[in-house]
Amino acid sequence: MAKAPTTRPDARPLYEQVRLILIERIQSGHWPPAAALPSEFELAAELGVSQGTVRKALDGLAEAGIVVRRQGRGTFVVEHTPQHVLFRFFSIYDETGEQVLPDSLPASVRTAAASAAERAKLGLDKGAEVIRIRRIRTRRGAPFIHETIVLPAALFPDLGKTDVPNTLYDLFQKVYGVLVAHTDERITAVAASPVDSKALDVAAGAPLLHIDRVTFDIEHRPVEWRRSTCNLRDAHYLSRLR
Amino acid sequence: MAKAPTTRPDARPLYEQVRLILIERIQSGHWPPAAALPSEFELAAELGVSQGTVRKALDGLAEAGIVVRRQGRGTFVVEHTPQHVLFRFFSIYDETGEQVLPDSLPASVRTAAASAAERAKLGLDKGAEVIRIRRIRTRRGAPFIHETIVLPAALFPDLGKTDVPNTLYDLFQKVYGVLVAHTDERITAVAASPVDSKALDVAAGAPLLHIDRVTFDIEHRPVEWRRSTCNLRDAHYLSRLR
DNA sequence: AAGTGGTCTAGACCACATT
DNA sequence: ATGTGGTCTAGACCACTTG
Repeated sequence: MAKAPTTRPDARPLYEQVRLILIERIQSGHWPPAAALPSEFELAAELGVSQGTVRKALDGLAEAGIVVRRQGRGTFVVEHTPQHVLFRFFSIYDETGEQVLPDSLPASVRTAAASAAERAKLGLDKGAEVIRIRRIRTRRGAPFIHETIVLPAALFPDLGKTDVPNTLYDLFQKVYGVLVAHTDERITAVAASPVDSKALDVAAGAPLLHIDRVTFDIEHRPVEWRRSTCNLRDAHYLSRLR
Repeated sequence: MAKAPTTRPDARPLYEQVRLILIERIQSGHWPPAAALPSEFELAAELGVSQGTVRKALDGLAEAGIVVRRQGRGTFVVEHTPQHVLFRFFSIYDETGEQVLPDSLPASVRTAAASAAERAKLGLDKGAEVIRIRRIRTRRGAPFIHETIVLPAALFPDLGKTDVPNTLYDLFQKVYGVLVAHTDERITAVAASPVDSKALDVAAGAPLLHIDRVTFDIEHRPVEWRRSTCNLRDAHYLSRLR
């Protein structure tokens, strides 16, 4: 991590290079979920930069939700517990402003060759396989969301050999080393199809919220395509814009 | 801006105090839209803090979208041009990923005593007046969004004496000194009511996206309540979660 | 008491834009 | 050439947590 010479400076600032090194170590499992990173001074000494530069890199990782910093204790890799994942990546709230915490019914899991649409969404090559998961999520015992999840089979070998948990992203992180960092959701209103009607116990033609989500890992690779159809009833999707 | 004594430190860090001072000056019109702020060193000297502390405060304002920084030029108060406002606070995109840029038909504007719901959403006292705006927005010439906008009359005197523009927030900033900083949107799917059906030229019962939005200014005061009903057709609402 | 992150300072140099 | 923000360093002290 030598300083860039004056005549030919590195294209990227130092703290950015430090950030990439740290991401690489977290992604590779060198520091597993919930592990404490070395202190700012230790990292600075090891990488040959100042403590302030390491701090700027760590602040960036904290803002991206990859790491959490606790004064007096240290810096830790985020642990995707079910609670944390729901809190962070689930945007449905009830009338009182409380977040809705759905349960999950047993899912069906199938592996197949990726369709053209699936390859496009997930950036896969021709011939790649995907895992398709279908399940119904409930709220207060009633069907609430009906969703199809598509995963690149190469990233998640043997998924489906055990039961599919309610929250997938903690499984992704702890078993497969895939750390979810952000998602894009495309939201529309749809009329309940016969299939929706049956799955969600709602009249055909009733208005439902449809969420088409692609999820990305820490290195901006797409790792999941999820389509959810929701019978919101008295709940709503919350979006905060700054 | 004296440094805090050791025995009784200020509750807020210095850069936070600087941030509040700068927000106050922007909000008061001391630095109007698009104005250049003094340089970091000038502000530091004036406020009696180091340049690094001013920088941290300015970085915070930039992240909050209150200020934009341009290397080599300076730091400027954001200017809410129609383009900027649409880009920042309008989340509907078409199938190609392009942002939808709606037009606005002539609006109806009425002033009345605030209802209980309006007082609750806008944090108004009993007896306060509101301005209610109803309008239809179009896309490619076809009705697209049907919306009701409620504003505290005290904040926007004489609004409606002239035509209501397509994008309101630049008017808010330039005429009324109200700088919009963020919004919360509650999104649901609804069946088209007879009113929706007529306004949006769509079959009764068709699924529509309903957005219930409260908008806040720089100091977190609610300044607008807007309910929009959208016939998305081939478009979608985009939400990015980090 | 020791170790961590959080704040604050002072100063150097770089990259960029304008004059 | 000058002035701006952007990066980087070195060091001090504070606030918080744990032993």
